[in-house]
Amino acid sequence: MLTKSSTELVRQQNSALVLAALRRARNLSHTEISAATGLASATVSAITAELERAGVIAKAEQQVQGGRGRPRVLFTPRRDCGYVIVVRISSDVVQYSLTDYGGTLLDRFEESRNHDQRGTTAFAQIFVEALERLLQRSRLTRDRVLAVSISSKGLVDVDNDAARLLWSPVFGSEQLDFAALLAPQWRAKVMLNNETLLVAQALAAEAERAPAAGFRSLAAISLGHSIGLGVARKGRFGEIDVTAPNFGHMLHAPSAGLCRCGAYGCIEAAAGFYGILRAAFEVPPDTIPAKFVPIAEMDKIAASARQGHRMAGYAFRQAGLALGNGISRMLSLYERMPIYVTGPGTRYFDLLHGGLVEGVSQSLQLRLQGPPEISVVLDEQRLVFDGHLERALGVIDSEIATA
Amino acid sequence: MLTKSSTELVRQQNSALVLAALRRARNLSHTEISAATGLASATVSAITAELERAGVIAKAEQQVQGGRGRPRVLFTPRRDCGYVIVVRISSDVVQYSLTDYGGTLLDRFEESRNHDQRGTTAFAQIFVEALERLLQRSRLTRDRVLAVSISSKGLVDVDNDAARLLWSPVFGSEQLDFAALLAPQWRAKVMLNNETLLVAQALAAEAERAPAAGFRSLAAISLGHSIGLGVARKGRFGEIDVTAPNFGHMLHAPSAGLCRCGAYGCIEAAAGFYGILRAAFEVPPDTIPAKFVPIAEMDKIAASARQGHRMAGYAFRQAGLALGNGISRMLSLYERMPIYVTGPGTRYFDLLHGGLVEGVSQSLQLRLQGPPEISVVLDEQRLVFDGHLERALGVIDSEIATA
DNA sequence: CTGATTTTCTCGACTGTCGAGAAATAATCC
DNA sequence: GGATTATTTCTCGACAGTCGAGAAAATCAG
Repeated sequence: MLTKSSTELVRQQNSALVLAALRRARNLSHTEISAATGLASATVSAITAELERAGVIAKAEQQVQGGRGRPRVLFTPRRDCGYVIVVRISSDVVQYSLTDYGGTLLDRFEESRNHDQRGTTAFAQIFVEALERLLQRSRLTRDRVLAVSISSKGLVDVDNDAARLLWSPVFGSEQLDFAALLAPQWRAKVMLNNETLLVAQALAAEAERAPAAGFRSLAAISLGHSIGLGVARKGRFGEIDVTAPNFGHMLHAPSAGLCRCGAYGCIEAAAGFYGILRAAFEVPPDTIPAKFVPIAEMDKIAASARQGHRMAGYAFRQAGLALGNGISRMLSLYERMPIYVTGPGTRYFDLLHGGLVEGVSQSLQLRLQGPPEISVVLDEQRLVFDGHLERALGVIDSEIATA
Repeated sequence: MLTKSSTELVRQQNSALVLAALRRARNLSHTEISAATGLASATVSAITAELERAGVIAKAEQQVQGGRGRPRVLFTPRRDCGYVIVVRISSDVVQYSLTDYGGTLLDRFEESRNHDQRGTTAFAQIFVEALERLLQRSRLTRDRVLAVSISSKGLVDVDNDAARLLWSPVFGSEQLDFAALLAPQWRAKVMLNNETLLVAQALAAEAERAPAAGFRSLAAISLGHSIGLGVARKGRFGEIDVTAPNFGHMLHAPSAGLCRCGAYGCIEAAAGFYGILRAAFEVPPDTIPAKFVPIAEMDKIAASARQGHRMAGYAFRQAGLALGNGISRMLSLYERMPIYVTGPGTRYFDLLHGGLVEGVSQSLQLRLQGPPEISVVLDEQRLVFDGHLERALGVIDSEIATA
């Protein structure tokens, strides 16, 4: 059963509510907060006074004029109340960003990953140094950073307070515990999330904000060297619940061949870039797949497929089929929901589409409820970043409210 | 974001907490309640006084003697505070049970389902009449029944307040809305759940009660004419979250043949009784499957398989493989969790086991974390019934606390 | 009968929300 | 220009809930 409740918890929850509303809208007046949260005016007064005293929010100096009566005073989160570091780890480059509590970007740089220099210990050192550099460039101290939000493709420990990378295309099954790495020096909360999970988070937050009909659930699929899936669903208490199932390495069919994870028949082995390449060139399916396929190479295969080359077209069709079957299976286990496709692989969506539709239309559920809407979403990197901020700032909000 | 909180909500939550603790332990004293819930003694006094005034709990007359100081007074839920009707719909029989608020069985009868008389309207009438009969036999009025909990195999509307059967092996895709059926006459809350979901619920509740290491998640699989799956997972707030994914009709492989749902390649088409029978007798896989396979028939096939008959053994092995692959896929999307196998099909578990293990060991996740524990649980019917009570009484508890 | 012991009950303090009305303040009207 | 009006913010008292401490109750031991 649940845990006991108390009056302090009530205040915590309502403070977090005010804070979230405030950050969503950038600035709100007393009455607007009351309307947005449903709290009584007196309660809003109490909460804003407390937050102001704590230095988390401030009255905006620039007032809105025009009204008739007493002018509204706008509250706004104090940007300098804390900072967030966002780290996006991809196979070829690592991007470090610094934002303030308002979510505006202050600094950003990238470091290309040296491909021969694998190994987590080497990376850990580079990682920590890069964070320090980010601080120095903006003249910040470590304790001003409230959250470090990291993303990578791969499997992440689902435990809430852990930040362990269990398996990733970058480091394989060499595990990496970011929380432990930063624990002694940093007070910041360290978060690690799957990249496509963040895409789903960003899309869900967007859908929530839209005034249209209520958001229920959605899935984001990222196509590239590997295949990622993020599922966002509205929980029982109205909160958005996001997970990153291990979709790319879900079993598709043994015929899909050897996957770089070492298993046979993963979805990725058919629908990942190397899988498509292998099928197009009729390389035996048990060949150890290429570690990295340049996008130019993929473009060439796609071009020849569009010109009618049989095996190239077949390769994309098989990839689409693998994705479609996987989506069908995924929807059997969850419920019908719209699918958003992102990632570099979307440029071949025309070639994948046929197989995808065929693969999806093979289950009871989908025949009962109709096929899911599938749409392409560009700009994956922005979505990942938005997802980072959405999560990190949300966590900071509730931490502030708890304090 | 979440909704606003208030002091009344605090009381509701804590009342529900006390009520749940009280029903779990049958009876508890003031101090025991305080210890179990973590609430202060004074708070327990306030809540128990309120619940006693409302007639929901009472002081047990029979006191425990022996101690030195002031004797404890035991509180206990009042059995006559309300009643629950449990209806288990299976393909050949419908079982109606009446229990009191304490969960003790008061009355039970079964009605065999006439197989030629299909159709939901006819069934709806029989159903309503059976409920009335249950009332008359115990001399109860309709408004004394606080919950009607119904179970069936098949797909159920996930919406919280609905009780619509979307698809079932019994009625096909002819839908049946039990909530609407009883709405005008009954004040009771009408609940409809998938049968295997209730098994998972019961097993999870059992695991929670066990003093051993903390329960996280589990899955229950029911083997029979159709294949059911229930997944129970501990949510973010400590509550048990149960779902009934559409496992039986998840895509396995096209080779599995025609399923009775009309699609090709469902898990059930390979692992359901009719699928096994079809494979054993080498009937073409696109044959419309038998509506009902007598268990004696299955026993015969199993016997010949155990004696070394090739096709019979192959049929069970293929069934195991389909189950194993399905479990592997399911675990890719959730996380590693123990699997409990129930249902009449467990008597062939020895024959299924080989294929099952092979089918399960085909994914990255399972190679990383090791194969899941798979155990057979007998007594499915008792578990279903326990799951019914667990859910129904829980809902009643929170409804009482809300009032 | 008295004291020890254990449990239950009660009281006052504290925290939180809410509604109503007072105070503040700018635009508008005459 | 001064009174009025409209609007927003602030403040006060009422009410609901939890908690800790200590009083009251009830039983047993000697």
